[in-house]
Amino acid sequence: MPELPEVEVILRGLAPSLLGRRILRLVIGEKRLRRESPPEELQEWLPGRAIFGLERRGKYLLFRLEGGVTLLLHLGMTGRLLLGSGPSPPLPHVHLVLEMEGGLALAFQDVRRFGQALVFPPGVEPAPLSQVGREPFSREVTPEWLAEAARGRSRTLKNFLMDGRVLAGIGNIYACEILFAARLHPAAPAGRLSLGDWTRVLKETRRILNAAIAKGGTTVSDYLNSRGETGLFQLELLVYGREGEPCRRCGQAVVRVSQGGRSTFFCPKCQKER
DNA sequence: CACCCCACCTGCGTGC
DNA sequence: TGCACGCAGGTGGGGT
Repeated sequence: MPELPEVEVILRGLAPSLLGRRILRLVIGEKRLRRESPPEELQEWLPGRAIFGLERRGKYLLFRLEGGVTLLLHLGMTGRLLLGSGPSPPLPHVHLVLEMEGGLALAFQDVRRFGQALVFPPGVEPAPLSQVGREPFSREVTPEWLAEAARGRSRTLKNFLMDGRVLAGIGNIYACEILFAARLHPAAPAGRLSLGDWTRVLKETRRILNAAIAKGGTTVSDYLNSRGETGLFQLELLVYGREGEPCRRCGQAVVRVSQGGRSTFFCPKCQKER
């Protein structure tokens, strides 16, 4: 589910409630997530510690805890982080509940269990972060850097955009939207774009991610923010999920193709292969 | 190394 | 109604 904008919206929703607050107790569900620290480790390192920092790296959320402990969460496809106060009816598919000071509770719910919950003791660098690429909003990301990263690559542009080891946080929905906005064909070889192409890609990437954050993210089926609300950016999608519907720019039917096992939506008239 | 494909899960919509 | 199938915001490991 969540790509960079959704994780960012969740982070901003959690921060006012969680920062400075102490974890009192941890409840762990029956089934494991795809990647999850052993229950003993979670119980050893989380309860009793206050949360003093919340950060996002790509689609990862980092909880910085007292004493240099880091809790790393990834929401996979269907993960949600829901804030609740007081006793509430137990939700299905909840894998972790952080019971906080003041009767607040944070539940990690994940139907498909592709999510991750990993704890790292003081001094241990969270390993998954070493694979995370640059942040799209970083000044280190320029059209020149993108062109260099793509140089000699035969893989498709859409595949390249979704590679979190290059640019972090762009998933299937936003990759489709960015390429439509930049008027580039998703199957174009990444290594063949001009500097002008990369300039448009970067500009549209930042514009669309910012717009999606401002709209509270995109809900196509599962995504909810930390208060249990849907996003609104799905109302602004121009190609994703619109197979057979008229392109909002030229009227041509939007096409769906499969790239690397994922659906790609694009307008064959606006996004010419060159 | 670059690239491709599949595995990992559950639920939902569609068509027979 | 039941069932089989395809599909879903992601990542990572194995093969070529």
